[in-house]
Amino acid sequence: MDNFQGDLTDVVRGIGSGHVSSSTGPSEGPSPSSLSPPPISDVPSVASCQINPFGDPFVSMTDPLFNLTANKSNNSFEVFPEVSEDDHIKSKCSVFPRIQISQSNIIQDASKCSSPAMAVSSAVAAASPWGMINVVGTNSPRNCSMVDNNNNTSSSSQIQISSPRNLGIKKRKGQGKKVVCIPAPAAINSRSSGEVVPSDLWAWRKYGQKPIKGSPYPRGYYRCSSSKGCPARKQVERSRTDPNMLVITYTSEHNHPWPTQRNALAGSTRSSISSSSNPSSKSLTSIATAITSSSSRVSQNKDEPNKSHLASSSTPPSPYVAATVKEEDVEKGENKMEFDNDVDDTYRPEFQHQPEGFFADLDELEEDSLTMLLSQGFSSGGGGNLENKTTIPDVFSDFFDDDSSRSL
DNA sequence: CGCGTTTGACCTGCGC
DNA sequence: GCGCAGGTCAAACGCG
Repeated sequence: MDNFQGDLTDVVRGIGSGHVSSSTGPSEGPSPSSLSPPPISDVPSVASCQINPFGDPFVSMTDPLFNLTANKSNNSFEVFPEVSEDDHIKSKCSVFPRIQISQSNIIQDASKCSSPAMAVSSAVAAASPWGMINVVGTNSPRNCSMVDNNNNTSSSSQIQISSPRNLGIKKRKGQGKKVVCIPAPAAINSRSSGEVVPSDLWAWRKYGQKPIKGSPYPRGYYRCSSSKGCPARKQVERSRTDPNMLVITYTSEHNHPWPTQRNALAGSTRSSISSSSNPSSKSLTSIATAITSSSSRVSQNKDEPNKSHLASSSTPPSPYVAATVKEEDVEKGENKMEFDNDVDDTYRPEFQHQPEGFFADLDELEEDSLTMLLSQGFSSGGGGNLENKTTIPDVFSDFFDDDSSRSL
């Protein structure tokens, strides 16, 4: 129906396939050539766009808690926390008022660097309770172009998660929204009819799509399918002013724990990983789905029975990377969680920390998931030893398995 | 068979 | 109160 539908899906596809049309990306539009993404190796900028030498979008899933610097020369990561204090004030509701993720050569202009990983990660970040996640492309030749609430683009390496209030999106009573602006990965395959479904660890099911007045792009409506009755919803649309940007609006909170094992995946699996054996030819939408609900990828053991070390933990991967997330409701008092904002650069995640009521609180939950991921992925690398360069965390290896093998 | 997507219709909120 | 636009529902359909 809407020709633009494909845009979002394309993004996802790009993400799922781990193929990135490189820095030429979106600006070139969905060219036929994009249908056949070049091997990662043929795309010089890929590395910079997706930290992901493995061809897997999740590789980029850095943890918001850390500054994850990808050293593409040796595939190592430098992990270190970095929290800007000045942002603490901006977001009090977050456990991590602001988290800066520094990624050398990872993030580039969204319009040029269609970094699916970034999009995914960003989305995830948005869904997280973290007040802000700031991505700093230290060596990025081009800064990411972000769109604020008013669709004003700004050249900054920081991804701005804008305030829902300014988004012009109708807001229902009492509904707090989190708006995330992320760079939309280039349309790898322009044929598509799906939408971008940035990952945020949950399983989402699309329940509607509407053309938005004033915007050539439709808005997709998703609801959490991880659990029946979960009020969590999200809207995904492209920025009308900058098609390269995706605006994701999260509404309501999940009322359930992370999707665990299979039940969590209800729905998001259909296509995903199993079909990822050949992402370029199979439904990438499913991949997108997998990404969307990164959890699905984790928990879908049935799809990856042999790669369940993550799944077994029932901890969703942390595809967090870059995005500045602002919790809009802070000023309203909604979600006002009085976290200790004294998050400083000495912050260290408690890798082993797992509250009894593991899923008692979403925020807690996300935090934990992150923690868990870290515990799995980085523990071997020294865990809290952020100065140690770690090779690709084991936690990622699972992700890489599929896509990486293909991409590399 | 189960689950996700698509899509037209209907509902609701907001501005005039 | 009316109209518009956004948001949601639900049937039909496709895929694995």
